[in-house]
Amino acid sequence: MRASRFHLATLKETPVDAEIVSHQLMLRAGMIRRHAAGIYSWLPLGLRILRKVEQIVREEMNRAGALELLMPSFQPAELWQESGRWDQFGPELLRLKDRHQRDACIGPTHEEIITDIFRREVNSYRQLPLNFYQIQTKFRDEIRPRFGVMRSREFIMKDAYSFDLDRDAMQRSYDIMDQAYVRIFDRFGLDYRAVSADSGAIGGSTSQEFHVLAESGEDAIAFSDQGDFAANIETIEALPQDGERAAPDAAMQTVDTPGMHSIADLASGLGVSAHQCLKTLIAEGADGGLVALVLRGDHELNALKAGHLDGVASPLRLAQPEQIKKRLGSDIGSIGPIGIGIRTYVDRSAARLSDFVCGANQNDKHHIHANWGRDCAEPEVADIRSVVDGDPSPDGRGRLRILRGIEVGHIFQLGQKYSESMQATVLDEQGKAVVPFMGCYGIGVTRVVAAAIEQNHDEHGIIWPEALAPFQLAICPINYHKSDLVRQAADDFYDGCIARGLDVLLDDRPLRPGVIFSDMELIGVPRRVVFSERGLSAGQFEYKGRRDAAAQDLPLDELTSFIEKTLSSRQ
RNA sequence: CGGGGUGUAGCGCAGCCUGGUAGCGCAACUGCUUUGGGAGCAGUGGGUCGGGAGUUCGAAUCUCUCCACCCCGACCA
Repeated sequence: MRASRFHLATLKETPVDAEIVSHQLMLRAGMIRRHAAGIYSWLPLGLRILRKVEQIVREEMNRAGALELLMPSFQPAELWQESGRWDQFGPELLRLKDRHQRDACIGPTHEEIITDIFRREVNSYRQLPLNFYQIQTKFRDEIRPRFGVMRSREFIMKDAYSFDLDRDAMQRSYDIMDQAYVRIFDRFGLDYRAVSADSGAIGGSTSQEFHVLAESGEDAIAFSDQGDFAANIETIEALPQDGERAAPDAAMQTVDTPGMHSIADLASGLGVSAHQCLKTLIAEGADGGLVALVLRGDHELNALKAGHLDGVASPLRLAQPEQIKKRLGSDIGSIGPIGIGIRTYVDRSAARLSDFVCGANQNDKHHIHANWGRDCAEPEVADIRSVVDGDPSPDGRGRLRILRGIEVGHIFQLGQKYSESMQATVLDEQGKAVVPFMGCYGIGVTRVVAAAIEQNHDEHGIIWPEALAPFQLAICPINYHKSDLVRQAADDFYDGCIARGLDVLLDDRPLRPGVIFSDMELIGVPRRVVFSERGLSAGQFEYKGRRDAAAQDLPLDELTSFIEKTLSSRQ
């Protein structure tokens, strides 16, 4: 590709609305452009990268025996009514009516459609196992789209669906996908982790997420520093501590704590440490009432675990301050478990405290030296906190370390949820109709592109991993438009690269070298070759890898062999 | 949906308080010079000032209203 004929649309200034690096760089490099909240076009440069991602996914899915098909975005409401999700899905499902007033939606996912295909196409156990996949546009009407294509409303996803006769066979299909995902993420060249996860709204049991590691990741994931344990932090059990609760050593007192509303205020105001204080959160109950959730001051509530408790609204919703004031008579910041008068769950770590500090359920008052079993009843204990760095690993091996990740893939065992509700069956060996077991497997294709940038960039721009780079090599002639010598050398080399099937970008624009270098670095081409009059007359060319600190001058007669070597030795 | 904010040239912004010829930088276009790290000079084009209504002799500016977008929160892949 010649840059003069490619739509290189780089921006010098950072668009003010872009919050995170990947979004800023994708706009600056001219990969994407926004039309509305969460709605983007992919310009030619961005599409090249998207296609690389898709191609790797496609090759590995095919290798794993999955079959590509393509399903519609526009989906009739009947199928969603059959599965029950027409009512279950919230406003995230974009619903519309066609000219005949028939209800429909723009697909946020495709379980209904694939199950409809399956029940019409497949009749016999002999046709199983089966795995269909597509790479297609999804639409989810997010409450708040943000971070560019990281959380957009319209996005591209690879979704695959497996069908098996029984649970064991489903497990085998799932394992095959697990392996395929490992190959896919290895080939992307990204630093990633597979972790066990919650299956969320899609349903099903066993599930695993694939996260690209990045500081800016929205998810926290934890690993054992000794064993193989790895999981999304929201699913991890915080193990009970060994040993007994210490005996009380003083009588409870009530003290004035004016203006101390946060745990930090309280700890510094009373001269105690945060872990000696109780944090009491109020959630909405399943029956419309309120439930108290008590944690140690230095711990965070795990909303997923708390939402599973008996009597707590699921998904978890924290109560509004007015609601709390009305029911409990005091403001957030002075609430505590003693005499609270609503159902109360106490986290394991909080239940082990003695002589703790807690709100007195009167504004600006707290208890000190409070103790379970003496100043109030023994607590109802539950595991409701998020694990923290250094907690013991739930598999009993080592301690947990916590990293941040961007979820780019998720594989689930769905079981019979959809096949059952939509009455998809096949005949088994005995001629009996059986309900097949399904799995579903997603990769956020557009999100992979953004995640790759989050993980690989510097102050000059994007640094593409080899497999995703829009071009393998940038040819940067200096004064291409002025110097016959330079133009000749650049053209010859470019033609040779094209003939060898390399994907190269020749920057033949009549620009100053600084502009060319900056653009090539911004768009993240992994390596560049520079031709100049000075170098050519000395029989040299210049080479620099995108991550190299400095360029090197090399003999011209080694040009082809050198490039071949760097292309094949790269990782 | 709740809270906060912003809409002026492709991008980044000033002007608004105190009503009176719509400006600056970058980008684009033309010419000359320059040419190994986002050049210089000269010139040119580009605006429903988010939309509508109102007040006024006169509205980017004041008032009302609608819309869009951004940030924080709950939600989610």
